[in-house]
Amino acid sequence: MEMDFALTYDLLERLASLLRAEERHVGKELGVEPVHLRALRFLGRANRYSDTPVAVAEYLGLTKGTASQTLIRLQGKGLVTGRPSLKDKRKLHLSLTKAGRAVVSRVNPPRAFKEAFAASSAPSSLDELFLELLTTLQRINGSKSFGICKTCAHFQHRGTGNSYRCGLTEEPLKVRETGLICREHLSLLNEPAGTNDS
Amino acid sequence: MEMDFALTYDLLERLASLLRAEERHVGKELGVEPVHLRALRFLGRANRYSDTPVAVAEYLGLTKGTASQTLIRLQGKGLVTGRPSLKDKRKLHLSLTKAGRAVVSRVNPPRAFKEAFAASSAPSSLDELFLELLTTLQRINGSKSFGICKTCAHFQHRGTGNSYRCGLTEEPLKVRETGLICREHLSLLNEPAGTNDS
DNA sequence: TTAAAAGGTATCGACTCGATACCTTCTGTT
DNA sequence: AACAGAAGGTATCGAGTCGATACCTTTTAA
Repeated sequence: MEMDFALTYDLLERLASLLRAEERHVGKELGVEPVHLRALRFLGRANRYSDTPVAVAEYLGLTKGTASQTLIRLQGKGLVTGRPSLKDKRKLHLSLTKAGRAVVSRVNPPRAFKEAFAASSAPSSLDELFLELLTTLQRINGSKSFGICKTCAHFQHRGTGNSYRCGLTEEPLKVRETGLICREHLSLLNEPAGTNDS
Repeated sequence: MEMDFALTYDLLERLASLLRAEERHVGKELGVEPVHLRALRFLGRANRYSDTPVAVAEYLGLTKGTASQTLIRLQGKGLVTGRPSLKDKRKLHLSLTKAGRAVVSRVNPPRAFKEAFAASSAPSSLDELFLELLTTLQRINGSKSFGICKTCAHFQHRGTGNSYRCGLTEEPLKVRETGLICREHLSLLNEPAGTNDS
């Protein structure tokens, strides 16, 4: 059967983008960079063969030079400590300090993701799960949905032909425009709550 | 039912990490940064209300200053052109140049993801699908699996008690160590092909 | 008409990241 | 046993991201 992996990839990418933003946001509060969080998370779960700079580099897809640099900074921040291996004098075994573990536990698992996951009903497909996660995460983050024009609450289809328009700007839309991403996109599914405030 | 969202989150994070690495790798070949690829991808699909620096910033989760900076660099590289809006003199409408479109089409959709998706069989659960995608992507990228110790081909369970050891290092393993990540991890599932080359 | 909001740019400093070069220590051949 | 090469780490450099801040101009709202 024909796979619509392009759609899945889009969702995955957007999800990754939100996770990145979340990392950045949480990291800023704690005064650390996104890559610091990823490294700390890894070190908290690495066994004794894998708690070294090269392993961090491999796991995060970085060169060993970059990883070394970042880890030195983490040691400077007091989040990580290193002690030389006794068996192999080249190796450095890294472990989280108390402060490091505190950072990890504040970040892991991420609050927003947990909520999003809890809010999602039982999804029957990957795309459905991604879409639900995405929508909930966006709502929590207060970020816009950036959906496709023709799936928007403002989208209007006039007559029987290809006559479309945007109800927000009151402008007509060309056919190919209806498949593009819009920053004013309003989901049909998630905001049906109406205007019933107090 | 109890959701094991922690596992799902782990898989998702690892997947995001691989996508990041892929972006970096492909970007290097083309001489652009990862964020450049994401911006180009967005601009290639943004409608006329969304082809501006602020929209890029919102979509990518950046400040408008950062986005502006990056977009200026993209203009300098000849991948993007901007023209001031006629209706609103503040706005700048961005579009991809021919070179920009060429970059996007070389990157989108990513080869590795496509292959991984095609290779995955019919999975019975979402986690299983994630795991398959992950494993295939790792194999394609030549990256290690970084699985958990007790799921490794080298893992050995001796006797009836909690007596475990690693068949690679011939060392005994404590119980809590068997749940940690190992860089020497060898998947039981994906490498059963044996030595039938030629 | 006037204040506030919105879109953009410029500049600064901290940091990532790859590349390169250079250590030391371990491993595997002869 | 000797020695070349592999492997683990660090240092340094330059390009680039990124947020923060400040500062424009133009549009919108009061």
